[in-house]
Amino acid sequence: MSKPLVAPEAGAVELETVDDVLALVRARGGRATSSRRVILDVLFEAQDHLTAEDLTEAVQARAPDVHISTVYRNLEDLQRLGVIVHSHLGHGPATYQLASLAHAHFICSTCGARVEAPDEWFGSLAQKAKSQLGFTIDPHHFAIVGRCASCS
Amino acid sequence: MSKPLVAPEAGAVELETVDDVLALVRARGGRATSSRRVILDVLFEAQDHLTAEDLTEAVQARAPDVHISTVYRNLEDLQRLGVIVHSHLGHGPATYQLASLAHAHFICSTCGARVEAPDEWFGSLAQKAKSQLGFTIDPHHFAIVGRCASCS
DNA sequence: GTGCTTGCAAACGTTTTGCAGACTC
DNA sequence: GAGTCTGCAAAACGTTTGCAAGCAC
Repeated sequence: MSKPLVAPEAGAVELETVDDVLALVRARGGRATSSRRVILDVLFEAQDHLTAEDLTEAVQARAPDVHISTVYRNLEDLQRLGVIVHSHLGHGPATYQLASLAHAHFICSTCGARVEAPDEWFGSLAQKAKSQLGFTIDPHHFAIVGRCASCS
Repeated sequence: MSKPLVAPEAGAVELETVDDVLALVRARGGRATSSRRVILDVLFEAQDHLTAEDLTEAVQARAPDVHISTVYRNLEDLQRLGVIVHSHLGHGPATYQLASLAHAHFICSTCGARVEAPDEWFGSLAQKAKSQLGFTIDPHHFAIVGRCASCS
């Protein structure tokens, strides 16, 4: 795993299974509900980013009564625990994924193509921001917009 | 003026006054309406980024009947002409400004502080994106999130 | 039993759209 | 006069919130 540009949130480490997360939830006074478990199952299984709606759809395939507002509330809680992060890849809805899988993105403003951007490419920018502004960047949150090869 | 990382849209050059823009609008088959003129007046006078709501408020101080939907429609048209750009600096509304004044931003996820980011700092990232992915970045559109000096 | 969590419905903030009338050229 | 643009109202979109019932501990 590459060295993170930003230190992970306390609690983000060593959460490799749904049960690990539920244990953390309980340690913080939360409950291990079945909705929570299904939402986590889907998040752990997904290899791609999921919007709240994608996630709700996948969750409802297994537990039809889980409402999208429950999904949003869980996503917020899980972010607060440092388990997941959300990012904005374009003008649509936010996308969510496990914090350990977070990475930066380029998106083409013409065709919408998304490309993963290696964290190392941000080293020089991160260093300048740090030394000259004291600013620690997290390049994952918003995508970098531009024009892809075929749209240039 | 610094060398842009991205070539300006056709038509974005040499538009230094409201009348220049209105001439361009007319050249493209559009009309030089009074709403359009007031909206442009405000955009040219503003030194900061403006949200659609800010802009509407400023416009209505001079022309009270201009509706926010007219503002949005004009903002869209002016973007299509390359006169202005919008950017997303956080989770709130988009902000608009003249294309010639566009720049990148760092915003602190804790306190919301905004700092302007010099385009040169993106040189190495732009180069890697270009040489390895053929991707031409425009670092202005989405802010780079992080933690400012006092919130670190 | 306490109190966290849920489903539902309704609100929210931002942006877009349909329409009939008004204006620019 | 042709066709663009406007004001208004309403809808769309993603997300959040209030509430009363339900569940985990």
